[in-house]
Amino acid sequence: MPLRFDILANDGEARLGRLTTPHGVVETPAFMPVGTLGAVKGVPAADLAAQGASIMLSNLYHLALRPGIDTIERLGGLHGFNGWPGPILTDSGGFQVFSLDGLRTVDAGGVTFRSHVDGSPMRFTPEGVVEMQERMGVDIAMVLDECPPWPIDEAAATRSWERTLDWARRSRDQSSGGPGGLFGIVQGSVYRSVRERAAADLSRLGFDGHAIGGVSVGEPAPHRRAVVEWTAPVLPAERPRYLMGVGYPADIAHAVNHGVDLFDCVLPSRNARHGTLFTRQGVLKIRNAQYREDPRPVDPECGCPLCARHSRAFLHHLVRTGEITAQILATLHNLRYYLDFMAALRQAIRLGTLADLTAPFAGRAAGAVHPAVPPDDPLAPPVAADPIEQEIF
RNA sequence: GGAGGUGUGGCCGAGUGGACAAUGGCAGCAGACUGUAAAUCUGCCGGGCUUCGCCCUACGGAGGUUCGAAUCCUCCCGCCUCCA
Repeated sequence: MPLRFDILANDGEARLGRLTTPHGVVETPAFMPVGTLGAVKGVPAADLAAQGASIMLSNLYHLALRPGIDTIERLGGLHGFNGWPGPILTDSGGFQVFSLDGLRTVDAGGVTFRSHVDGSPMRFTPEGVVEMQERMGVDIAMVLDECPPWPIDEAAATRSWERTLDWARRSRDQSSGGPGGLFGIVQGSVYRSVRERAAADLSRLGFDGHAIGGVSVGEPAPHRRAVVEWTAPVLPAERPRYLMGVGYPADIAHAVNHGVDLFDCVLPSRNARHGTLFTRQGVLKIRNAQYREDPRPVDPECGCPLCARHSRAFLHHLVRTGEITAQILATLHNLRYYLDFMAALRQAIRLGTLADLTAPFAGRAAGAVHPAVPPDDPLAPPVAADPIEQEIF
């Protein structure tokens, strides 16, 4: 077993874990900033670490198109290429390929599609995807899965799962047993029986970790949460569980409460570039006129480079004028917010106070598409000093 | 002084008798964003109302032609270019 996963504490279904990878240790629950092309947009690797990230995510699909796996391999693997010394998880590209509507065809062997870059024909197979990720030397590789759109009927979701399961077996068999780990992915759309069966099927294959995929594809929030509640308990408790593509802090809190350990999402980084900042007082849209002369920091309790020395008014100005620094500072802030939030969750699990921390989120419940924390909400994740954090980097 | 040109909603700029409260762009006011083809996309953007519609005020100013004018005519005002 190339990846070691130790569970240090439990609080209800939630776990405090330590995932040991070839490039370092990840304290879980953890959030993985998304650096699709090898870098989190606007954020140098050193700054990513400074915000408290212990692991980042990248994407095989994009890297295979440009610059190509051969190039990355020649430049020292993904770590040598992008300069990030810590653990890296790469997504297989299943999510991307299946969003290329009209540009792809799926058969039992794999997916044939056209590159979104130059239209050239490409083909991904379960075996090829595992091999390419291993060649990049990533710490965690993801299997190629079929990510069904929403809505889809149960029969189609079942057929889709059977294909993904077959691919998962082939991926596992292809895996070289090298230093990195391989995660399988549960699908099954919003159908309980399919999800439960999928989780059980996948659990028998001996993956290093298990992901819940196929959520956040347009389904209503209650479905998304239900999928987590059905699936997580069926996945092996001794292996890390990863909820792919999720999400808002409220959704993460919910999933942590149901035993999920890993998360990734473009929201903090993309929203930052688009001017939406996450704060302990709620969501703040820095473009809004009300911040034009607001001298306060975005979040007075935040220690990021933005909040440490700049006002809302300054960031507002940088955003309005299209200054690239606005995007960088906002991204650093949102990532710090997410990473602080994860640290607070870990601390709460250790102390057995997770319910207190996440109750306000739960109250916002399933229907709450918007995670905004009301201005005087006590939920503001307490940013306690976290001794475990010191060990990460 | 003479000749020619030009004046459109906060700005730039289309429009030369009816389909015009007037294309576009910018600025402005909001919204969206969930395993990133996103420094992107969407809505609003003269005023008022009982807002899938109606009323008022509007294309430098005044007057006129016409069933009807941002569009045509007259005069006036401003600006630009060239010649003196």
